[in-house]
Amino acid sequence: MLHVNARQAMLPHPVLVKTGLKPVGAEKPFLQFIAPGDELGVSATSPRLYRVVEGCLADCRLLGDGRRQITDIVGPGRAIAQQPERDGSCAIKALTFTEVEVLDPAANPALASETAIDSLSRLARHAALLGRMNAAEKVANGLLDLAAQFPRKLRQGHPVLTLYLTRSDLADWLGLTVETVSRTLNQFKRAGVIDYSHAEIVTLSRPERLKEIAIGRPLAKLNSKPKGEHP
Amino acid sequence: MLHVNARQAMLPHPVLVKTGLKPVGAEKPFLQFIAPGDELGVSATSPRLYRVVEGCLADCRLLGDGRRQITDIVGPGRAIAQQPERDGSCAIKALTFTEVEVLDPAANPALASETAIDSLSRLARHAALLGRMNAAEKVANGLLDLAAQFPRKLRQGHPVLTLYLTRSDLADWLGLTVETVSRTLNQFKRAGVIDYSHAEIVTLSRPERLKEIAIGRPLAKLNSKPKGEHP
DNA sequence: CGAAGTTTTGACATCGTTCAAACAACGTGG
DNA sequence: CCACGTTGTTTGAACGATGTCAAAACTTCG
Repeated sequence: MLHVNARQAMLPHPVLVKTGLKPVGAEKPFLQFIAPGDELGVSATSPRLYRVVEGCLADCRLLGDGRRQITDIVGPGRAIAQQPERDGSCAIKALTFTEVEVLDPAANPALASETAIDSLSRLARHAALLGRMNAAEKVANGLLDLAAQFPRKLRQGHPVLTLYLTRSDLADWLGLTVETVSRTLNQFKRAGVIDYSHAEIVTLSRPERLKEIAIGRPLAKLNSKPKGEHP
Repeated sequence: MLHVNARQAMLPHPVLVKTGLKPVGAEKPFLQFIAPGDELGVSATSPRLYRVVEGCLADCRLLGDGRRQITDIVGPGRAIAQQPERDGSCAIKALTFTEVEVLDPAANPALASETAIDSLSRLARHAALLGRMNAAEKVANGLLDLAAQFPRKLRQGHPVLTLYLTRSDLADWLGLTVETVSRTLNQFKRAGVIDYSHAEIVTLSRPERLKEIAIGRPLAKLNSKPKGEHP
């Protein structure tokens, strides 16, 4: 049985560029491919604007000692600005083979400002997640975000997503540890809220339930009774 | 003994506008005063840009149930953009009597984009704080940030800051509870790192030590020996 | 003085981390 | 093809930092 690892697969399915943001301006779009683990434009002299065509980028921030915080996950159609950080190094890392359009912010002021607004709004939301949510809410919100950014074909009417993030990436994004992420995902799986056999392809079996968890309704204790869960 | 509460005092000391950002553009600067607790421009039809002249603003985000996350604290000289949020209501609240310049982003594109960059950079930093730091690190970083934004006259050579935030505000900013904030501050105080008699005026007695705590060097257990602390 | 709000403190519970180990998937080289 | 190393995932047990609950102490103000 041939199983293609989604994280490593080169352009797993035909490219369909989603134009969630404004179309590119005058100068010719410069396409670039990045391999998983590679960092983007470390040596860029001028600020750059990247728009993801296919794949997945992570906006990372390192914290002196090894600690890492991923501040955003960027999927196809979304753009991200490379800002030269004053203190506390930061980087944009590819989590899979990724294709990006490299743009000049100066030549695309509208896209640049739209990207800034979008990043700001998402980041503020994420700050609320990091500061005020428990593990289950964090993971639920994370999954819903990723399901919107990395959708696959429905499976039996249920949304499916490609999980380009490892448990470790998820942990660094959601402010948790790998263990807690793994435990929470398996808890969801046991409760029938999500499903997965390969760690990188997740089905949202009960998206409504996931949304409830995301806004704070706790997942009822399910170790008490093995039945009475599914409708 | 006449004690003026710093949080309630109307313009406690002579205004000295710090122009950390670009000077205002063409159209006449429109000044506005806000009382503590008041929200800013809830009914604004168009996006607005506010530059703090004097006082303190908090960028808040509400979370369905009562939970609140303050994503940024804005002091004199800094600007903040009012963005109409899609989901999850947000607001800009004054934490003391505050004077702001009300500006039109369209008329001040440079200031607007500079503000966006600044907010983004601070927020990303704050996300790392929320997601990856323990209580002591959070409080230390918070204090250092506030000391830079709300400096008072040195006291015996030590930096002093006006703490416009209540313990509850600090908790909502740093992703903690009031109790933990209070405990941590008193822990710092007992260790001689900071000092305060009134809850709103804090002296950084040992700023270098505070910086070390801020980057992760833990505050040594000090309940073991009451002496041997200071050099 | 008494009321209301804020801060501090204590006792206790708990969620998430830490530490450790087993397991699974994958690539490599024999 | 299999043994092996590496990396990622899962699981268990124990601990501890932080949250929760409750109440006292303090500040401000009527």
